[in-house]
Amino acid sequence: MSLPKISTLPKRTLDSAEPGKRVMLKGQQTKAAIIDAALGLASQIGLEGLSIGALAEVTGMSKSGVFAHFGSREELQISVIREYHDRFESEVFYPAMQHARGVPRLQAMFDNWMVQTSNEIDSGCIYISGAVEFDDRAGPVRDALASSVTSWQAAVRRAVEQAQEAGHLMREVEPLQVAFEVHGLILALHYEARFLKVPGAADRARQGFARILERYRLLTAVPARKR
Amino acid sequence: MSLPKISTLPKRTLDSAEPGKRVMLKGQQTKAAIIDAALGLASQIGLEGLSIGALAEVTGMSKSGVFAHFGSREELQISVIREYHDRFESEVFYPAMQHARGVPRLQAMFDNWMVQTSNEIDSGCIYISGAVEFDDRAGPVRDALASSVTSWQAAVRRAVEQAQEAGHLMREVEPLQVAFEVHGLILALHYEARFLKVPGAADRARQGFARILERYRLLTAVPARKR
DNA sequence: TGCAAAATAGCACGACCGTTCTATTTTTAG
DNA sequence: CTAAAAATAGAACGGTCGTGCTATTTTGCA
Repeated sequence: MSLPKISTLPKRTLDSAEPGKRVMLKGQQTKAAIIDAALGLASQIGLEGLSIGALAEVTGMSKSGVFAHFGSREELQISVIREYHDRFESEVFYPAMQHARGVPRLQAMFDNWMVQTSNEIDSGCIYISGAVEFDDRAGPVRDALASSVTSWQAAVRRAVEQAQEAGHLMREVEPLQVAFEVHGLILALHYEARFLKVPGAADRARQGFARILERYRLLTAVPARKR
Repeated sequence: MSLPKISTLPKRTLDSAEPGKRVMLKGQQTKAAIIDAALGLASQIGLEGLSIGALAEVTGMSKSGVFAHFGSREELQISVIREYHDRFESEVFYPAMQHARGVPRLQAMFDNWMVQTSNEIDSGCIYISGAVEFDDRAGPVRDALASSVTSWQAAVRRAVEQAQEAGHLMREVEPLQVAFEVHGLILALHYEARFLKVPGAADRARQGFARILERYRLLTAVPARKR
């Protein structure tokens, strides 16, 4: 519990039990299964394209059966965002926290993010598709998306700051500037690989990150590597 | 006509007259007005969200009256993409061609692109929203979008190559790598300014581009500037 | 085992969608 | 000015959508 969380999303509903619990009510099992299917569906066709009818067909349930678990389409979308947030946290954020503060941790965050994004070349990413779907639409769905993305962005900024404090990166650069440029690499990877289907985009993103590091790195106090 | 065109999109329909012509049939005038309204609408809510009913209301026409001009929703979407392509060409590409080959032209292309994208913080950009809407959906709409984007990307790559030939940029870097990183800056600007609404994103993109130039610039043979 | 509660199904509703068909109006050209 | 052609309107269609209402089935607990 002392582990830093990316952020706290708007408070969860009390009825959502811990997935680890052996004792899980039937309704919550199926709800989890629905959310899982919904995340897969939303990744491909977007949060807006996500329809309860299609979701019912995939899960083998009736429309009203699916609907009853959420009460509204918006609540379903928010549940999907929360699920993605949790997975992103456990796949990208927490593993990187195992690495030492500074450039190693920053590098690990980027590497994990790259793995995640590379997988999403096929499946799609709701942080990216959701951004264009809700960029001029106010409401709780947009808020959940934005707060989730912002929390991850803040984590990247913190990692850069720590790299500066550790003497790995120069202090002249604004941490948010680094976060911005890294974000751009990920977005370009997603755009060019998933939409344009050009090959080698992953290498371009990796190369871009390496260039950012090499540009801002402090050469002093860098432990010698065997080469 | 000797000016390089970004690309040739799939051939235009023969019935679309030159906008400059004084003699313009009534039908083509209204068609142009419809496309103009459709581009505005699609920029905000996306090409997929673009509905004929909403378009009819905006233009003060009947649904079937609007529909008759295109024959299908797909054709309407493609018309919108072509319109955006032409505008992008005349706002971003052609003006930059007025600048000398090499870094000046590359800089002009980026500057114009930044102006365009900054305007689209409010209105939205169909190159970006369209990418996530059609990234896993084959068909003529996707093809029109992709070929239009690809042609601009190729223009950026050409500008980088010319900058290398002119001795402005080092030859060690792949031109497509530069184009990739610049694309990332634009995408991050659009994401953070339009969706997250964080301030200062335009400056971050400009700073990122400056850093790319400074990293790859050849210091030899650069004409002295008064400072 | 029985009973309350939760979960799910079935059905219908109004709204909007793209598209088609037919009638009417407007424009163009001889 | 007139007749052909083009442009536009109006109504209707089948489809999908989210949602509400009412049964019916399934679950969990005393």
